[in-house]
Amino acid sequence: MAMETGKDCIVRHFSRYGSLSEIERKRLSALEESRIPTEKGEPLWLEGDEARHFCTLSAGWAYAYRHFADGTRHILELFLPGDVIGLQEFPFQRRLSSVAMLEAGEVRPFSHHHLLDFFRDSSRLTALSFAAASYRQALLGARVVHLSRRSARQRIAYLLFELFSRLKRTGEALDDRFRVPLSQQHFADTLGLSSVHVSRTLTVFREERVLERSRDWIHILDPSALAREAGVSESLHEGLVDSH
Amino acid sequence: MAMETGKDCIVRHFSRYGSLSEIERKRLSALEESRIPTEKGEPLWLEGDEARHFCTLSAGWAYAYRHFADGTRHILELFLPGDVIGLQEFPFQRRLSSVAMLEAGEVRPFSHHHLLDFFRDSSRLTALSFAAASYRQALLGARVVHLSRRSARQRIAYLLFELFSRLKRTGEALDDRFRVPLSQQHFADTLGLSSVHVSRTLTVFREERVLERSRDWIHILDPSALAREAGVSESLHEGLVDSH
DNA sequence: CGGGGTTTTGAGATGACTCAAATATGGTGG
DNA sequence: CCACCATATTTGAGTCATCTCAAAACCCCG
Repeated sequence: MAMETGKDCIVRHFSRYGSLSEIERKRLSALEESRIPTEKGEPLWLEGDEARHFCTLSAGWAYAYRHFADGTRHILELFLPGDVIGLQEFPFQRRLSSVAMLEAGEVRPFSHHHLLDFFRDSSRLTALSFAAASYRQALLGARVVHLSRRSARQRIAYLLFELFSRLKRTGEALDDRFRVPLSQQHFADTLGLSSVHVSRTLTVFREERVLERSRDWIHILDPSALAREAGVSESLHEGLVDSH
Repeated sequence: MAMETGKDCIVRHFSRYGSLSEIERKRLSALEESRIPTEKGEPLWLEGDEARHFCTLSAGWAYAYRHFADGTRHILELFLPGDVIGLQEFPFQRRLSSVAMLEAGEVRPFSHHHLLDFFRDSSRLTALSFAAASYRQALLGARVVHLSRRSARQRIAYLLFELFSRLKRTGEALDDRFRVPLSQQHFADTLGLSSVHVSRTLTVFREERVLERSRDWIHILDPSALAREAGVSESLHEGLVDSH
């Protein structure tokens, strides 16, 4: 796996939401002291742990999940390289969900404290932190909508589209192919389906020549058909104002 | 409907997330200039409108929703008296979802601009704004989990528990009865079920003497049975640190 | 009282589930 | 480089929760 662009992971993340001055860039990258390599499946923290830091994911994918008494697992969020993890838990004492790596990668932790420093002396970095959190929230809102009262076809189409859009945004999906290191069980736990049904539905998509999946790769053969199925509006990925 | 506590709606909302100094209280309530009465069903804004302000809901319930091409409506969020609406759209140019009143009420608008003022000169109010946004996000995350791969019984139990918890928090649910101005169609659109099935499920709960519903009122007869069914952890409503 | 919206009930259809077995795939050590 | 193992995916068969459509009952509001 490409250890993505050695430094300035957090600078690049924040830059998504607005431009940064040289001073602000310096300020941000000064925070990136430690880089922690992580293994596939390694948990970053568990639900209920004390929440004292957040981190950027500089390489590899991760996911936030909760386990329930009946043994089921639900995946709340998928984190892609360059994303910030745990920012939204800032006002809570404890983690609301567990987070684990989907594959080997690297994270860079930051104390929640630094966020308070931003609040105190950089309204620009504050606004961008707020924007990052709001963007994440918008993704969740879209997922609420697309999970409820939609068929398995629609849910899968939607998730693939979301991932595709996000990967394009960070330049990781070049053409219509992109890598998705999720098993069908992960899809199922993200979408609220059984893994068996995910398999069947992907097979139907393949037979219809809408998309292909081999190994960790997804190849979208008919983007417009998939978009139609997903009921997708790209609005989430546009319309971000440059935090004023 | 009781026009809730004339003033300082926003002060009370922010106080949920941490204590405020006298100066900060003054600062906040100075923002509450206009009070706009709203009618049942009245939209506050529509998806795609320009997003330039947010508001507190000083009386009445509201909901955020999206309409889809196939004619279905999905409800993303329910807003209770005292809640802030539209805060999370701060970094976006346009509304991500429509918001309308469920009943007559009153809102108090604030320009997004005021938020930037907080960022510039009050780290405390900034932290509390961030906390408010994160709390909303936590609610959404919980909803993602409880909507996917759960039975109609579990979904309905969960929603009622969420509403009950939130109303207790603001002192509007005294004993086990509380007012819920939602039709079964609203429940259905919130939970991703058909209204027919909502009706059947509520009937079963009534026969099992778990809860009763008459008119706009819910009476929880067996709270522990409902909590069990909901698979609820109250953690969301505890564990808010006093924003450091 | 009458009428529109909401809720309830019935009946039949179906999408997604579970369990179970067969097959494919990738990773590892000999 | 191959054989083997563990894991992931596919396929089959039967079941069940929830859906749709439709009609009846209910209930608030005027």
